[in-house]
Amino acid sequence: MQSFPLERDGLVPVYVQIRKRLLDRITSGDLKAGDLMPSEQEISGTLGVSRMTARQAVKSLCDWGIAYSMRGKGTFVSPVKLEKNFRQAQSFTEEMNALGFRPSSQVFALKAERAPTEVAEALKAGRNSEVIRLDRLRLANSKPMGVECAYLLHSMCPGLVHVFDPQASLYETLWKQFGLSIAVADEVVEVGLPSAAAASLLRISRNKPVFLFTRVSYARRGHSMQAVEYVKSTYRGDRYKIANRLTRAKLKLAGISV
Amino acid sequence: MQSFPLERDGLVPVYVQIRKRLLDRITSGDLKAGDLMPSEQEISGTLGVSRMTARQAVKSLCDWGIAYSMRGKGTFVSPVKLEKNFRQAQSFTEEMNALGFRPSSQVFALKAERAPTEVAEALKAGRNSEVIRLDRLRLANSKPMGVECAYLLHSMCPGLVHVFDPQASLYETLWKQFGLSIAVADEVVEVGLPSAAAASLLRISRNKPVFLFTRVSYARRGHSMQAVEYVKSTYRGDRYKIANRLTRAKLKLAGISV
DNA sequence: CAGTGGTCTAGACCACAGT
DNA sequence: CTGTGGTCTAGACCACTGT
Repeated sequence: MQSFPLERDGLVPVYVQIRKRLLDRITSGDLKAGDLMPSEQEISGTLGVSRMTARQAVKSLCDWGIAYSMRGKGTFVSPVKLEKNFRQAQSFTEEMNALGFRPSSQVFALKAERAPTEVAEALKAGRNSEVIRLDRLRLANSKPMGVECAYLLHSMCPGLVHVFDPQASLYETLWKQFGLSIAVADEVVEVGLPSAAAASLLRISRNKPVFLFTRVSYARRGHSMQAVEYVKSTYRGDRYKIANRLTRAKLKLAGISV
Repeated sequence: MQSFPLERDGLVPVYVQIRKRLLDRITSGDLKAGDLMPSEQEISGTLGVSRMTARQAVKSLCDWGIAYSMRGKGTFVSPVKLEKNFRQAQSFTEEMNALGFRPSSQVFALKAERAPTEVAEALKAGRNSEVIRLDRLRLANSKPMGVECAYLLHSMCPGLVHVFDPQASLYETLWKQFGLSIAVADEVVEVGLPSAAAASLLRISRNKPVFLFTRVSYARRGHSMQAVEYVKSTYRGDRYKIANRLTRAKLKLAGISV
């Protein structure tokens, strides 16, 4: 471990600082895949913290899949790469920026309306709930990538119609204007062929396969998790792909065997 | 909390027993989505454990997304359903069983060969590595779902060609015969049209959109994580869909801001 | 103010791996 | 045997929430 002292001013938790040093050693190449990391006792002694604090730093790296522990042997650096391409509940804007593309949008609709049945059910809202509908064509480096039709619960973001900047990130606006932070999203991915309207906007023929996404996004608001957004979108199959990291179930589900 | 005493025989960690009780209260409906869970102090006092132990039980539920904590307010049951449809690194067999379908396979090839360049690179194996190739048509309730072409590192499962039962689960065989447990898989999903061969096997026309999967699976073997399997597969778009749960990035990547 | 979770300490015993 | 991670204790101080 580096020898300069930890900051004990309480601004940054000690275990976070330790984790940062371990991460730095991994990203710098000092610690490589499969390498033995410093033991909890060693960290404890070297940095003058209790073993529980050292353990907290190491444990969180294991939780993230960056390291793994074996009783009696030690903790090792996981060989799985720390690539960022795995999809998070991030916006199109964030995703494209992360990939190095320049995102933009053309807004086709931004208006309040009654929630269609399908939308109301997905958002667990009442039958006559008001939603804000936002239809957009998404482009990366000015090339069409997909079309999205989003429905947002009006009660969660009143006035969005007036404050939304068509070129801004919707998620960023939700956060800055309404304090809504999208924490988790459930997404269903299907393949299919584009509707006539979608094909025209995407500039592809109707027999080209596309991704069809249906997504429900949830935000933490106060002390509850709230469905906020329902999106149906169509993305070009020749310009888009998905990277997933699948991990083995920890929960056997059905209640037991945890 | 239930009042009967914890078992302190060391067989099952105390915090696991506490977690089990909390989970039971959730699955039984005693604690519902959004409900306030017992506080760490309360668990500590009621069950006679230290607060750190109570915290460990609660913390792991939060790590799993089953609950979430708010400083100063308490810990609440997460409203996100505990459905199991989200994809794990599980085999076709396990996935279909989980969905209530009867899985079966037709094996078209099972033989040793030199790894094609693309395969050798993905598995980080030498240029002339020997792999076992396994081509299968996958069926659910006797209906074709997809075709898979898998390459397995021969050095990790020597003799697989002879011991593999065509109707068995490959992953189960890898575990029972070679001690290989697939822990994580990286998967890229694309859409496209089927090859002539795939279309024929799947009994669809060549202009029907399909899922194209490319997957690399890793197993823990001893103290290292090892790429074991490279799979390319084609699945019918009309019979298959993907459910993903996306969670907000914890790592900002690029090394910093953890 | 009291109650909550977030962090931290300085010990302890255990199971397990490797010598 | 030593060294490792896994668990556990009985305290402590802090920041934050709600009254």
